[in-house]
Amino acid sequence: MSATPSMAEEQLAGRLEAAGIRPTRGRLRVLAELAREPDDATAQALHQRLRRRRRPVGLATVYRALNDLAQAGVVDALPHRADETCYRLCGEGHHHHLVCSECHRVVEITDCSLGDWLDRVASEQGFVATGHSLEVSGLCASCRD
Amino acid sequence: MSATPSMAEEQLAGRLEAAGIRPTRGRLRVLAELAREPDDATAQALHQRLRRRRRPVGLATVYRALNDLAQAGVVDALPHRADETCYRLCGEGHHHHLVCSECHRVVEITDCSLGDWLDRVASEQGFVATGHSLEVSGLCASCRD
DNA sequence: TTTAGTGCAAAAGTTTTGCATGGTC
DNA sequence: GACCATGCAAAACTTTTGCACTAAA
Repeated sequence: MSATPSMAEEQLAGRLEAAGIRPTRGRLRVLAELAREPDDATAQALHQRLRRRRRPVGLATVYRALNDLAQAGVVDALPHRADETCYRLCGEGHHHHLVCSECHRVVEITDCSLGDWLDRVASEQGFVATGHSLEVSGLCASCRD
Repeated sequence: MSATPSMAEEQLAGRLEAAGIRPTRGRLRVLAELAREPDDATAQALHQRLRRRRRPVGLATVYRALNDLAQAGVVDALPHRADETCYRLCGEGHHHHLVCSECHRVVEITDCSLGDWLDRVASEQGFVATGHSLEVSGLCASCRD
């Protein structure tokens, strides 16, 4: 199931409980704000938006919430910017991201067929592959002029 | 050609000239230090090591040099840590990294067969894929106990 | 001589931490 | 009451910038 802007609060709370972390006010606000964002957002941006929408959450709490949520797998931490971490509320299964380098729009790639190839390549180097992250950059339909 | 700890200074200078940037003292020192590192290193780490080895380079210069070198494609900027950027002197072609999550050892994967699949997946979303970065985590032979 | 690179210190920015307070089981 | 979460301010840390100085084409 993918995140939608209209995702009900209970669904968000359910996600938190399912992940084993308490659905507190701060975490719910951060998560709800992230659910309004179709793409990704930084901790700083979320903090400012919550402030403007009269649902303020302390900056430290935003960071703590995002760390907790990322650790629990409820949100993804995207490393595509070196200086600040971007977060996104994602579908639940294994997936990758296709990011428009112009407008920053993010689309999930859910059918990943890398497993076999990676196992083979890794074993050639004496490794056992335990995970991988793929980020594809490109141009979306509207930015490709 | 891949980087080796014993890579001669002239080779490093040659790389810089080939990339169209001047082989200055600071850049050469940074690059030489990176050549001694089989895996990856941060700007801060390189700065400290150069200091200890009596080839000091100002911290700002290290950052500037790494930015220039990454832009020119001489080194890779690896985003695998959110808070600080890691750099690595790499082979010249397109490749990916296989990183041991235990000892941090890095191996290059040079045969990337993702192109066709990515083109297809991207076009399904209306995107044109322009690039991608894949990082595989795993356990190397010696860390797999 | 004109341009580009360097060092130092200061500034900017993100993220973490300490601690007192408030909420929740 | 015990415990966890929160807010605020301070601290820590990485990275960038301004500026005077130096080296190089």
